[in-house]
Amino acid sequence: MATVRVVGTEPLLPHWTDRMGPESWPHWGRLQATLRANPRWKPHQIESVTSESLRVLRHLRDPLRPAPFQGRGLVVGYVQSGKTANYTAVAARAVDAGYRIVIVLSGIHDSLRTQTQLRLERELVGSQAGIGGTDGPGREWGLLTTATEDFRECDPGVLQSDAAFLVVAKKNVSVLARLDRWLEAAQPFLSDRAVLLIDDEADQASINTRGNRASDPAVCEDEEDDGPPPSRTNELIRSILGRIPKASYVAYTATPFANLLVNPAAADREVGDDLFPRDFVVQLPRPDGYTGTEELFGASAQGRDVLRPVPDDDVRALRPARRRKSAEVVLQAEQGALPGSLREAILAFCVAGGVRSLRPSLDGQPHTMLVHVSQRIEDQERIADAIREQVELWREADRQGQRLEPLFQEAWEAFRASVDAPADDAAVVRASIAVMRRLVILVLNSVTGEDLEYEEKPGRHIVAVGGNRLSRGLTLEGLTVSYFLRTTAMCDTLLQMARWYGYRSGYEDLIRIWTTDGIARWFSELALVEQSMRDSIVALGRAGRRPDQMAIRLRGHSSLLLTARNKSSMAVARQDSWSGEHPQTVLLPLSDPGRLQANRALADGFLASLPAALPCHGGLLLRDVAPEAVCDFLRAYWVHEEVVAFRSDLLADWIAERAAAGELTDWSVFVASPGEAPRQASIGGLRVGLARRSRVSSESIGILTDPRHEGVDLPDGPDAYRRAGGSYDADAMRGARPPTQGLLIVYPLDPEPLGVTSTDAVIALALSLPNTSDSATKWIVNSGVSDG
DNA sequence: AAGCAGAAATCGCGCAGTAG
DNA sequence: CTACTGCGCGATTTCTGCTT
Repeated sequence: MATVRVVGTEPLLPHWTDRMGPESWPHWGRLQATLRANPRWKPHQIESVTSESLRVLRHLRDPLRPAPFQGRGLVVGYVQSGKTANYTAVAARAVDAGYRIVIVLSGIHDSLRTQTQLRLERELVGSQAGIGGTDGPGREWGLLTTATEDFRECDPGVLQSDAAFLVVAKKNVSVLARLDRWLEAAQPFLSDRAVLLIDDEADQASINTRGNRASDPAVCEDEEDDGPPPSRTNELIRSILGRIPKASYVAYTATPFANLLVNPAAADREVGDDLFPRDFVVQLPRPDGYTGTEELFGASAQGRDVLRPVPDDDVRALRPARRRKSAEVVLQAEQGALPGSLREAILAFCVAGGVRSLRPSLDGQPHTMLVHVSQRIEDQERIADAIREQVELWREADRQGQRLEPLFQEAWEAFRASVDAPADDAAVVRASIAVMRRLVILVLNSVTGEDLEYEEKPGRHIVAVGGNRLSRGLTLEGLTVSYFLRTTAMCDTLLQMARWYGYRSGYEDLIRIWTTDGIARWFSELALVEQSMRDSIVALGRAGRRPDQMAIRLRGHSSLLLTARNKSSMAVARQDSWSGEHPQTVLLPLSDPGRLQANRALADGFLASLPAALPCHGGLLLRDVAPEAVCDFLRAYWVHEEVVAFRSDLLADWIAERAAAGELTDWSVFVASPGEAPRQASIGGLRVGLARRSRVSSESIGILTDPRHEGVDLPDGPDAYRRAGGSYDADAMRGARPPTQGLLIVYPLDPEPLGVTSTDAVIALALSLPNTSDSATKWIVNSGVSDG
């Protein structure tokens, strides 16, 4: 088992960045001025970039120290949350501080590299390009790549110049190999020149998916114990870093799971240490206007049904199970009949387009629907043809003067729940039909090579049918409706989830996702685990600890994500601390009346045994509960069989262990009871209102907890922990929680929106847990890659 | 049932051929 | 001589089918 006990933390030293005075940031000052001149940058955003880039810089090593160093770090952002802005600022500050070469690895696609190059030339380099002239403050820049050309070898002698050098390279084997050779040739000039290597999209291609050659060649002369070499891209990055005496490597990503599960001890004979971020992990703040789990599935979604089910029959119709044997038969049988759910989704897309066109801020902006059913090109063509046929049918009817209004009226009625209607129904329906007339259907894959052309042809309503090219490379602008049927790979689901998030200002209420029950079921749990991981990175930063000294909580991912990603080579040991977390039941045994009734009866007995209840904050608070009572309750509670985020037996064991150590000894139980609830129930002699949560799949709900409830037992109540905007900051509440004090929140849910008839209240649970002393003692390790 | 090998999909590089 | 284009190849990842 990989359990490590930390004996102590290093004392905080004064930071080397303290030597930087306000006058010593010429490059950063210029970049900041550029941002201020751009009206798209609001003052508080510039403020955020300023402080966050300094925060990252402080984690880098001092470039002026003579001793060699190899820094490794990770910066975690949200999708489209200004990661590029952050590393541009970090690069500017790093050059000011004395770094001499900045290498940016910008993903694996050429289009992204060009984009990044242009942006860095504009913002970072400005007018100081070219080696020579010494005008202006600070150093000028030497560019080793251009917008049209990736890195090519040149005379390493240019490094003798006093300029700062910029390389924007793609993570491609031949490009990186050239860079590697060039750095080898440049060896004599590198000894005193510190290099900052920024690895954008670090979860792609940079991860070692193969192995490491044993560190001591003498031990294994024969090929037996010698592992396979690392995957090529990973090997080259490590080789490049190895050639640089003073190197800081910073990985940027929005989905850092694989990066954090790299074995910190992994090393290879030829290219040395793997890329585990052993020095720091930084979580960038969540940008405002960002649409995430809470907005789409939590309390602020206000009963909108974002996830729509796709029946199994439709899945079968769209994905022929057999390829070789009966491909022709399937083609014959499937004459253009569009499954009902896909038809519905396209109508919904037209309606969403209609609503958008009636909102002045969105009219004329690009609008996209994503259809991802199969990665096989022929399937994509077939589905696109079927969609075209259906749309053509509507258009023909339209031309012949048939009334399409009832059809679109129906679609609008199914869509309109808690959508801010911009006009009366008839106008929305008319606008929707107008969108249908202009619908563009594109197939995006390597064969068709079609492009979305947002720049050239603005204001289109695009139905994009595609495979991998859609789920990875391309940015979909104005994405509202998705039709997504990838049933197997969970990490794809997570990547996909990331595309529904991001800036959706002005139309976050129009987002709808058609998907299978299977995907929807895992969806909210994945979202919780992701949030838990971000929380723990923030906690790690606050505690001033290094990544390998503290648990990065990835419970659940081990089974959900990584097994799917690389089954054989990544075995993961689990850690068992819930310190500072807020586990909750989002997957409920809704199809098992026996369990629901047992939980109902259990809650009855439990609450009746507790001391008097005090009404407050939208519920009833029961104080002074013994930890044993909570443990017994949790052990007797029936969870859904497939649950990973709320394992009640493990939680009970952990609480008992903490209680024995003098923590988590003082419990409160809070029963949520919204005053405005349409229905009530009597549980344990308490009259409570039933909270309403909608289903996202047959057995799971979106987000259970109301952030406000996590602070009901704190001295000042939840109202002391509100953000500027008025929302409740549940993280702050958990942070303020004394280590002795735990909170169990019982949510009696209204069975009606859950489609349950076997009981009068579905009992769901959540816990709010303080930071406990064991949070640093156990950690996850990926033990598969090198020390097998 | 689990694990492994091979196929398929996708994308970019590099080379060779061709047109101007 | 230079620029464009088509084609083959390698890298990476996921899915499928076969074997044990």
